[in-house]
Amino acid sequence: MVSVDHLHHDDCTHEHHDAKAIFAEQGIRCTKPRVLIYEALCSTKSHPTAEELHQIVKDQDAGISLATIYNTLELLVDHGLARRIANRGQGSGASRYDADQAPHLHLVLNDGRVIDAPTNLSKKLTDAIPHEVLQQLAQHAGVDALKIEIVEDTAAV
Amino acid sequence: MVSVDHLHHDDCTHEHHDAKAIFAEQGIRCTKPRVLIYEALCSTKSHPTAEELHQIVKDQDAGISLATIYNTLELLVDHGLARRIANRGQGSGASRYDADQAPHLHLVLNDGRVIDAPTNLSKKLTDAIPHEVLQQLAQHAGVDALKIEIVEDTAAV
DNA sequence: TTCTACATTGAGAATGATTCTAAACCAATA
DNA sequence: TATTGGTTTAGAATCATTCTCAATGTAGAA
Ligand SMILES: [Mn+2]
Ligand SMILES: [Mn+2]
Ligand SMILES: [Zn+2]
Ligand SMILES: [Zn+2]
Repeated sequence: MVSVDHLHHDDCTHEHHDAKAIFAEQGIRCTKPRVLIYEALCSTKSHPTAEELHQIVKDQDAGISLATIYNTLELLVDHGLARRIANRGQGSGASRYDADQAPHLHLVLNDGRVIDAPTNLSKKLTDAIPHEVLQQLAQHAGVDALKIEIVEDTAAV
Repeated sequence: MVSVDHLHHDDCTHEHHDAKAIFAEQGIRCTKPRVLIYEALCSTKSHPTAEELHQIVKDQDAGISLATIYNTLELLVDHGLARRIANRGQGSGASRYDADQAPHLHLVLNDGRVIDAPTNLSKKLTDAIPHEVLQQLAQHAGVDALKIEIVEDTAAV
């Protein structure tokens, strides 16, 4: 197994998540910042913020800009290569990102953290949702599709 | 039926949503801005933003500050008199608020709108959720309770 | 009612996340 | 290698929200 920490260089041909091939498949250019950001996002389960990703990739390319992190994350989300999880806590907390393609639910906590729901529970909940009701609600709202999210409940009891 | 638009004055004793009594019950002071904001929020189903509420109450008290809108909304939410619905779209959209105490689900759209789910569908979905799974997930996350939200799904197909 | 102590308000500054701008740069193709 | 149009960057701009603190108002005591 190849280390995920080694430096990438122009002639590296063994992208671990095959970033180059995936980008080509999506018809988007393969640039050094994009590869670094995508691989950093793929190699963690922690749902990092843009700022956290910036800290990580700066270790490999000090000149990389925070604006590029945002640009690239938007690109990845638009191409279905990453999910964005908006903050739900107080104030304006940072969004978090996830490149994990396995279908799984997130637990969105009020302190800003986002953690993966265990696979078995994730499946139980997903299977329990009546699909036709979601369809009807989507129609009611005039949108193509709706999905369920699990967020912390801070109701005063 | 009494008009909801008349001006309130110091000796008004017939608060429509009984703001004065509700505030007393919660042990919070009854001030003019709070009454105006709470009554404005109670008399709409549109899930207004802080800015939208500001526009509304300024018609009744021109001097009211946007900071007071935010202060009061936080107070109402903390006391269970209103819900906050965080924005999920691009960028940093404004949160929306709802004082409707009837249990109902919201459809959170990516353009920032929030609409009430019809009662029957809302109930169908709520009843379908296995409560014990939510419990187990809450335990896994180390929080007291979790809840379901319905948000627009913009997955690339 | 008047007094008093302390909570609340309001104008504007500060903050934090994200987006925009425009000039320098670089990837893909021929 | 030359060309061309997409990409990157630093910093400014934007937007929602929070903070600051002096002025004001509320609730309870006297
Ligand atoms: Mn995840
Ligand atoms: Mn509602
Ligand atoms: Zn490599
Ligand atoms: Zn009245």
